[in-house]
Amino acid sequence: MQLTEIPAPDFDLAKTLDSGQVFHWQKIDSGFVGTIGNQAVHVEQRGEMLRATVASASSRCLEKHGHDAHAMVARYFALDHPLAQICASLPNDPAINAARDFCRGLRIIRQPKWECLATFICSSMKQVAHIRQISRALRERFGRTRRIDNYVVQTFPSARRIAETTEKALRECGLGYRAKNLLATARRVATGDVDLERFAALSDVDLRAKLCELPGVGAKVANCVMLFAYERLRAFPIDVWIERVLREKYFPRARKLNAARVHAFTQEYFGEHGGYAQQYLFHHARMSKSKSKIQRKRKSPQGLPAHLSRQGG
DNA sequence: CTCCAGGGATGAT
DNA sequence: ATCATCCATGGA
Repeated sequence: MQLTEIPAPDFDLAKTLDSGQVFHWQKIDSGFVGTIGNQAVHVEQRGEMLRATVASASSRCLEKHGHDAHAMVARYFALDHPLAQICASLPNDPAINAARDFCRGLRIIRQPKWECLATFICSSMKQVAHIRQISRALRERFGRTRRIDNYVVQTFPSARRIAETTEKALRECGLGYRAKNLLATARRVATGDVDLERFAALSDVDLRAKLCELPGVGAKVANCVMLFAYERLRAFPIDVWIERVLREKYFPRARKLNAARVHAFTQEYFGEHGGYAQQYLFHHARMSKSKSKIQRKRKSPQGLPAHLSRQGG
């Protein structure tokens, strides 16, 4: 058990953990508990300081990976990212400026590769709350229990562990049709057919292509994994939220968006840290929508004005 | 109750 | 190459 204090300027822990890039951290009194790899972590932010408690199964486990608790936590939360420079490198336009201001201190963290891949395979056509629920179900059923301070957390199950389950068992975790994809991909990773660590040496284009060979992985999931687990800060995942933003803010006159054209635009316009731009636009759009669902324009049936189309009342 | 979600695979144009 | 459809689930 190690308790460390880590300087963390330009960092907002809560915003980072609630931005839809990672799904398992649990909010507790003035902090969060979760896991980094196989180690349980209790972390809380006090101003520009991070206070973290790390527990591992064996004390050698930390040294074995060449990390003490301090370095491991700092690396996970990407405290070494030059956030001021990154923000300054983003385009100067109204949408980005508003999102950047709203997301101050939000960092793109470095997640374990398999955990990130598996979680995003489960993310298709699911709301963030659902993904959190699936992640928790997989951990509770197949993960390993760890205790940290007076809390209990579960590690994310390895590919090998998932590979030896059944589609039925995965469906019982709420995965629906995604169960088959997760199982198939887990098997390919578990057998060594694909080596996610080795993928780190590939170029962006080759990495994306290799990830897209896996069942349940298309361009969007591949880009999420590249951004959140492979440190590819150019990767620009386009989901329904981002597509909405792009359509409204950057292609207001387009009839239909061509995927290849949009991809080319995002790479060139948002630049080498486009993934940060994407995450800021995503989080800002998602947060500002959930608050202002009042007075949202709704199309009324048969073209009737909204106030005349209500049934009953 | 209905709506919709950090999509992907498949088959028809 | 684009487009429509299906796939399961549960929070809002």
